[in-house]
Amino acid sequence: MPLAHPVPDLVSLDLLQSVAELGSIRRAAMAHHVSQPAASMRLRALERTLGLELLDRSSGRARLTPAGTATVEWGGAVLDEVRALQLGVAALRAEGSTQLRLAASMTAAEYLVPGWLNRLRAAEPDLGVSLQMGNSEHVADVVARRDADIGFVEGDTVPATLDSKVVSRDDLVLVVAPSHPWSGRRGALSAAEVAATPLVLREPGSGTRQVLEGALGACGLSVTPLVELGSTTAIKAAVGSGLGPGVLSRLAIRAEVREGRMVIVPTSGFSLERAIRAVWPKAVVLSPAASLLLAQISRRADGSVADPEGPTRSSRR
Amino acid sequence: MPLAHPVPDLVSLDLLQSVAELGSIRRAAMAHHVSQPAASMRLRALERTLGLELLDRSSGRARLTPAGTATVEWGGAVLDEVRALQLGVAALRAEGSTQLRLAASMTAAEYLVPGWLNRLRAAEPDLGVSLQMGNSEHVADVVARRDADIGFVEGDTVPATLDSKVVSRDDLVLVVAPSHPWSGRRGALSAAEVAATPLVLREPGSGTRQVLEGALGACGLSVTPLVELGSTTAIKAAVGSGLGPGVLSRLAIRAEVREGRMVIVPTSGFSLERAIRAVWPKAVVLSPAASLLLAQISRRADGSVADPEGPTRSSRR
DNA sequence: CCAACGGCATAAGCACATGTTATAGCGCTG
DNA sequence: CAGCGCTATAACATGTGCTTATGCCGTTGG
Repeated sequence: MPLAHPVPDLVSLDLLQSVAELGSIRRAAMAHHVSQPAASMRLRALERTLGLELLDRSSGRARLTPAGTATVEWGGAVLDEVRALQLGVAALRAEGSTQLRLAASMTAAEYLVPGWLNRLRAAEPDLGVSLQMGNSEHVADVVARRDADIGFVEGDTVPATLDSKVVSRDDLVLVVAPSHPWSGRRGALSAAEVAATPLVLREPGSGTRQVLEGALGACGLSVTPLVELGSTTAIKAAVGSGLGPGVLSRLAIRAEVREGRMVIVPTSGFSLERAIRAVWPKAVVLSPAASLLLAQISRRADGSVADPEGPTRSSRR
Repeated sequence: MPLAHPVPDLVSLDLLQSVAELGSIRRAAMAHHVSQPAASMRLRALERTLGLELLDRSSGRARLTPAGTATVEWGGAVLDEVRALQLGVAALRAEGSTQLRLAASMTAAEYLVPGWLNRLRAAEPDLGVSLQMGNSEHVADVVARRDADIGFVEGDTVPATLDSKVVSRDDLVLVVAPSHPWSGRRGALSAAEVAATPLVLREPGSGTRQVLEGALGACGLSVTPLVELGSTTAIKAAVGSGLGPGVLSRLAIRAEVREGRMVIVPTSGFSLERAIRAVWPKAVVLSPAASLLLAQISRRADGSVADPEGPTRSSRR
């Protein structure tokens, strides 16, 4: 569903951020290479679209109001995601002649790589990165041919010519809208119940559909499609609008679940978990940039970063 | 520091989202109440600014390219944060006559409330919400006067006239830039080492400064300011640029740490942790909306939502 | 107490981005 | 092969946003 109006402007949010950092509209304007009146008008326009007084100009120097500091923080979260998008896009666009060449499966590329690049950029701001996307076989192939320095694939089968290391995990989960009766359900669903329920699914032949069919098939069951859609986003929309339960990668619904727009229904009796692995050619030293990236990704596992998002605790797998 | 160019446009990202959901540019245009050519041109402009081919129009119907699906997902994360901002702003702007009146301390309002509202809106889309911000005493006062249905405060001291429940936790942490020598440090810093180090701090008298001084004071030590800045954002900028170690609320640096732009340096020997509590008048039944919100916040603690962000595990407190 | 300075707002002019309607081309489908 | 649905292009109107120039105000230092 489309964004509600009015939509704030990214450039203005970014400008407000600079005002907060630098303490004056003038300096913020300089940092953004625009004239001071332009910055002033932009900020006034932002205040108008949000309907809030963000800045107190009464004392010569512009100071943030309480609403302004809140907006700075909320806007900061938006801008962080924009930066991740920009890094991902830049990596996708990069043609050869860069220093770190990545290859990643769709899931890893979409949900994990931008965050990794964000962290990598903190340590090596000027490192050029390129990213190639494809299915797991394609990634393994690209890495084996030395067309990428390091790759990221889903699944536990790795060609014998490649070294690998598990860097993350992903699994398919059953999700429903918060209004769905199952959203308050206590016990886990059995494989038979899942098979008997019409589900919002990807089309036959897609990776996630195959994994689901395989897991149910191992129990002698098969899936019952309610509708079949061609994209993860379409499934999110259908499930979110209450059409029915859907099956999606846990990574794909991270934000929706965190913010309560979807609810994961626990299941039992079958597992749809797969590892996400870094892969690189065996008997070849990793390039310095690739080994730095791998080290950064692995260091995250040391538990030093607590999840500050409310009292949520990660389930231990 | 300002956003890098080129900056994608939120409306275009939102439009692309609709194309992914609805399967055609035409329908996306209708969903956004603009003409089809306008949508077509917007998407072309987005492709130009990102330097990527997002849509394959060769087959009559527009279909997403691999780069397009990646952009849809990255853009979805951006739009999720925008929605949180909009909810927070709407709640700040709301004047009386709404159905749920919140009051929250700055930290809770900035970092937690928008996410809660996002979840609440999934269950009650038409609920009006207002939000009042202030320090903890002010929040307790507003709630006691029945000017808010429920409040959120930091700290463990709650007036006797109020009921309370811990809904989250926050603590101050020592952070450095990834380039700082301490970022790779193994052991924890002692209170004496922290006291001996010049730090980037808030000004004397601010809440976070007082907490830090209190904790060190209990060990017979005092802080050594390197610079004193007037806002959390200014401290983030100073620490991020490598000026020196800083002390900030863990909630405030969530995104920075997750993406590796800052590193938390472990400390030991003193604690800067405080609970974040919901508070409401004792001997008064919570309004239905308030109790729903409280239930949703509390339900998050049941562990059903695993953190899918890489192999990170939450530390258990 | 006054002068100088830094910072913000307003005004006028201009370029360009973005929207609209009308129309043509193209790929499916029956 | 004809019709339909989808998209691109064209031509035009309009408003947004930037720039430079200038005035006002609050702060600061002698």
